[in-house]
Amino acid sequence: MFEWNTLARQGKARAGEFATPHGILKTPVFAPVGTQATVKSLTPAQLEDLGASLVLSNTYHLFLRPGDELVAEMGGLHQFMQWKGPMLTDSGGFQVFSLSEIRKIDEDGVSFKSHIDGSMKRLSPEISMQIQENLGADIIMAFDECSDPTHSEITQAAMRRTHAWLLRCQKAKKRADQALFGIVQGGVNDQLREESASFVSSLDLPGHAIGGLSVGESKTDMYRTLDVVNAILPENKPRYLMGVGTTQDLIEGVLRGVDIFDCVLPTRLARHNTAMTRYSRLNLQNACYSRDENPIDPQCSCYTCQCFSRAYIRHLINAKEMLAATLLSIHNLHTLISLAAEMRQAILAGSFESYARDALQKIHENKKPEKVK
RNA sequence: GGACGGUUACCCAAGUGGCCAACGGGGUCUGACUGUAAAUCAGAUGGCAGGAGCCUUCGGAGGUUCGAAUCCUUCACCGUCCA
Repeated sequence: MFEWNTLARQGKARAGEFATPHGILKTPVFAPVGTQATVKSLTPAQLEDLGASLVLSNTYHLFLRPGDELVAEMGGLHQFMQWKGPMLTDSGGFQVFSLSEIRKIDEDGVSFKSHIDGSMKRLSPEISMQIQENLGADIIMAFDECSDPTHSEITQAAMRRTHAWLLRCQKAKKRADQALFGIVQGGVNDQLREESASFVSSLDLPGHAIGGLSVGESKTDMYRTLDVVNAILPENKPRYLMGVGTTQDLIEGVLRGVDIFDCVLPTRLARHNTAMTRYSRLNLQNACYSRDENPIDPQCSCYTCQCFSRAYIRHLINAKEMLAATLLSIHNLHTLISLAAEMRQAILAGSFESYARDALQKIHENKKPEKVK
């Protein structure tokens, strides 16, 4: 269990397999995010049709509601939300960052003011492990401190705390059927990243994650940091770049040896009326689509593009119909899931270098889908 | 025929002498979104410039005033009531 096999390699890019109790992850892979035990606006059947393999959920949110013990009583997260494939739960570490207004950090852990009812809640490495064991995902994440990458003193303190917490997570973890991934922090500081990657690599964990990126830093910083970290993380373990989510970042990530991605972007953009296409974005709310008979992308094979026009989707958006969110979520997730699958095929076929170069060039040109009519 | 009340920007609707190009809401348009406090948030919405600049507006016409969406006269239309 939790064996990582590299099937092919091209440059730093890899195609691999990671066995979990709920199936084999074929990488590179993009994972949709289902924070509250649901990928917003989609049913598990729709996710399956999309070819989704790994789905994320969230410790902090499920801890607050409905409660991890309730989920355990209901048979665990897989049974509860009826997702049969591999699952990953985030530890609540990102909420340390995103809910910074209503939390307080100390060496032992973090106290949050619940965003739901204002009551104080406590999260620590041990509590996060306990919650994630109750939830029962295949991959569980170490409780880390994701911090603003631009303040280097804060970043250093956060990184050191993240390391100390990782040791505690490892110690507190009891279930053997869950893989604990450690998280590399260190902001955009190369020395800190090296220190963090070395430390995390030394613990013999089944997989490694890169956190604290795509939180406002420049692309240059992000890609350089990936280079620094992946030069240290061992080749024989999966690498998970947390929270990354644009087509460009997926390609740049795979080029640098990343295997797993997750992001809220496709589903959030979908609810905010924006379609992600291979090389650009389309705001379907724009007036220019009101009489556009084309699908979002005539080249796209997703359900939405097989059936519906831009004009119809724009109508749904303007009428505030929730089907708009569903159709756009299907399309956006398809874009990233199929991109990851194509990259995998290209690596296996030995054509990834030219595939990536061509795709990045078109992204750089912001190439819109070609219309048929 | 008479008595009141009303007519404000795409729609609804505030404003009853200067702080009014005119509150607010809707609609419309545009932008943002990367381990989800996000079916959210921000901006624009008379015209032209596109920094705090100019021009044309508050049913029509005329008038009072230094100054009018706001006061007066008159016309038109709408509503309620009385004949």
